[in-house]
Formats: sequence, C-alpha cells, structure tokens
Amino acid sequence: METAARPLTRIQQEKREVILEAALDVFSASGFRGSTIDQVADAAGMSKPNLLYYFRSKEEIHATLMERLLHTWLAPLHEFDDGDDPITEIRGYIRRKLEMARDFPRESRLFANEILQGAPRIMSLLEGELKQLVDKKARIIRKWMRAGKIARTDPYHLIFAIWATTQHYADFDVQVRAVLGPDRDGEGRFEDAARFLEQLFIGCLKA
Amino acid sequence: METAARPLTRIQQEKREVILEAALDVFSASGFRGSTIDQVADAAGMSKPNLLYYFRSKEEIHATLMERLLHTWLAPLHEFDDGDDPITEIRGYIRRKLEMARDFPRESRLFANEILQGAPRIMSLLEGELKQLVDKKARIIRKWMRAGKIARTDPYHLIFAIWATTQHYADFDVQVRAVLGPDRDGEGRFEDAARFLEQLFIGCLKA
DNA sequence: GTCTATATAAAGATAGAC
DNA sequence: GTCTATCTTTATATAGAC
Repeated sequence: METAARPLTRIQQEKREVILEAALDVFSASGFRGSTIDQVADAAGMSKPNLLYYFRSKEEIHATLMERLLHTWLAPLHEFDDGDDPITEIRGYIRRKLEMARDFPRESRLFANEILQGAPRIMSLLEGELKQLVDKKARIIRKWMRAGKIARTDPYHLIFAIWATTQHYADFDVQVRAVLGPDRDGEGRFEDAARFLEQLFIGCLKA
Repeated sequence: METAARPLTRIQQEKREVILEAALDVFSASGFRGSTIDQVADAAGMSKPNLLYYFRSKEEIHATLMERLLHTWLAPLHEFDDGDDPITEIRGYIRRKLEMARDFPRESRLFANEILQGAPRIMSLLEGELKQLVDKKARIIRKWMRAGKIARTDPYHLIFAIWATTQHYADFDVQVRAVLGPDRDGEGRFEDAARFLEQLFIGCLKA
C-alpha cells in the first residue's frame, strides 16, 4: 500500500531548492539528455543517492524545473496590456524580455533546449495556454492598428520577432561574445542591444 | 604500424553520405548527447557495427557534419556584398536567410544546439572566421550609413537581429506552429514571415 | 563489407547499513 | 537523512566469423 503524500517540511523544501538550482545550472548548459544525475548532485554538494532521496528520478527534477520556468517565462507577456500608449507598452515589453535574457539566461536556454527538441514535455501547454495568451495579445495589437495608433503589420510575427531578438542574447550568448570580442563585454552589450531593438521595433511601428 | 590514409572509393563515399544524412536527422532532433548510434544506424538502414566501419566514432560523424554545416551556413553572409543599393542588398540577405530556415531546418537546429551548449567544438571558428566575416560586413553597413544611404544604427546588432528572427522559424518551429495553429501551416507561414521581416528591417533602415 | 556476439563504460536507480 | 555498495540498463565500441 502506498503511503499518502505528506506535506514537505521546511528543511526538505530547502534541500529541494538547492537541487533545483544546481539542476538549472547543469541542464541549461548540457540539455536534459546531456546531463547526468552525478553532475547535478556534485553541483548541489551532495551524493547521488542523497539527491534521489528528494527527487524520485532525473525526469522528476526536470519536470519540476520546467513547471516553474514556464510561470516565470510567460510573466512579461501577461504584463503586456491594453494601456494608453501602445508604443510605451511595446517598448516596455521588449525591455522586460531583454532583461529576462540578461538576468535569467539559464532559464532561457533550458526553454530553448526544450523547444529545439520538439517540446515533447510542454507541447500541450504551447497549444493551449500559450496560444490563448498570444491570441489575446494579438487582438490588442490589432485594435491599436485599426485605431491608427501604430503601423499595420502581422501581430503574431511581431511577437515572434520580439521573442527571437531578445532571447538570442541569452541562447546564442557565446556567439554574440565571440563576434563582438572582449571589448564589448558585460553590461554595455545589453545597453547597445536595448537601444538597437528600440530603434528597430519602435521605428517600424510608428504610424 | 598505421596504414596510410587511402582515398575513399565511390561506394564508400556514398555510404558515408547515407550515414551523414541519417545523422543530420537524428542529431538535429535530439542533440548530440541525446542521440545514439543505434538510432543513426536504424535511420541509415544498417547495423551499428556496419556504421562504425565507415566512421570510427559517433564523435567523428558529428565533426564531419559540423564541418559541412558551417560552410553551408555562412554562404548567405559571404554573398552579402557592397552593391549599388543597400536596401536591395539587405533585403536579399534577409530573404536568403529565411529561405535557409525553410529549406534547411535541420542544419539550423544542429547549429543552434551546438551554440546553446557553449559551442565547445566550434568556438575557435566563431572567434576567428566568423568574427572576421561579420567585422567585414559591419564595415560595409557602416559605410552605407556614413553615406546617408540607410539610417544609422548598430551594424552588429542589426546582423544579430536578422540571424535571430530568421532562424527562429527553424529552431522554434514547433512553438510557431503551436501558436499560429493548423490554419496557417506550410508555405503560407513563410510568406507572412517574409513580408513582416521586410517591413520590420527595411522600414527602420530607410533613411 | 557485413554480420553476431561481446567487451567496456557510463548512467539511472535501489538496497541496506548507520 | 546520508552513506557505501551494487543492481540494471543503455550505449559506445571492438572482435572475429563469414
């Protein structure tokens, strides 16, 4: 007979946090299949069997991680709303997405890894929650266009372009660094990117 | 004593092609670590030991694949040149890159996988050949800007944005499909994307 | 060149002592 | 809760017959 699920103690919660933090490091760098429980255990400062005392399997760690990730990841799009000034709203969304790429590059890469492999674990979420959210925001953008507040264009591809350009700085970080060279490292790169993306998107949207 | 490397017969070349084609399928879908020689052998229609008769190791298959990939991948940027009309030149580059995403999505994903994992195998190429190529093209773009032919902006981030937006349609294909739904499948999506990207980039670059 | 059989190593997961 | 030892599965690669 199975024992009923017990609420976790505070200490158990904290240990799980340590493991998830370590797993984010490892999984985002090597992908799910490319990572080993040993690596995660090492990064978390504990033995493999000890780690498996807190999570039943590698799969369960990954699932827990993805669940949280998606919440964080969709937050900026949720914030995007029908404000007074469309340009301010879109500019803010771009800035928040770029800040996410800067502050949460591991999350960005973990997400990219999952999508790249065909999104086996989150397909239903993409077709459900994500699609509905994007549909809603696309309707807002279209309303702005009909009202003549911004130039007419395809709202879906506009959103894709914002995702692509901002996440690029996290997902393709090593390439960006290699091309820009050591001169333009750190914070400066993000300021340059922010300026450029504002010019690109806002320039083309002004009616 | 080692036997000297012999030139490959035509049949050997053909078998290697079959293997590389299968490997591209498998590696681009699951990443290098996520793929097994068994899968590649199955896809190539031969047994594992037979496959390993043509390639010494999984690593060697991957290396051969990456080498070719990079040649193909940089071709559009090589073509980008100092023509009469900057707008035509940039528009052509965007179109070629988007066509690559449409016609060679596996290559795009294989490349994305490699970069995402920190580009361990091609770092020196990124810092060498790629950087020099981009530097050269950035100088051309800057010349156009100084001549007042296009609006002033950061040429490096412009190139990154073109890479990001076009490759997005290959790398994040499942997400794009999920969000757009089944209505907008196949060729139509790429036409929409082409129209949008032209408006985005050309609109912002017109002086 | 291709096969069956197998050596070898890595990785996920568990048993059971403490 | 944490450890050492170990089981099991999977995967890379090789040996050797044909």
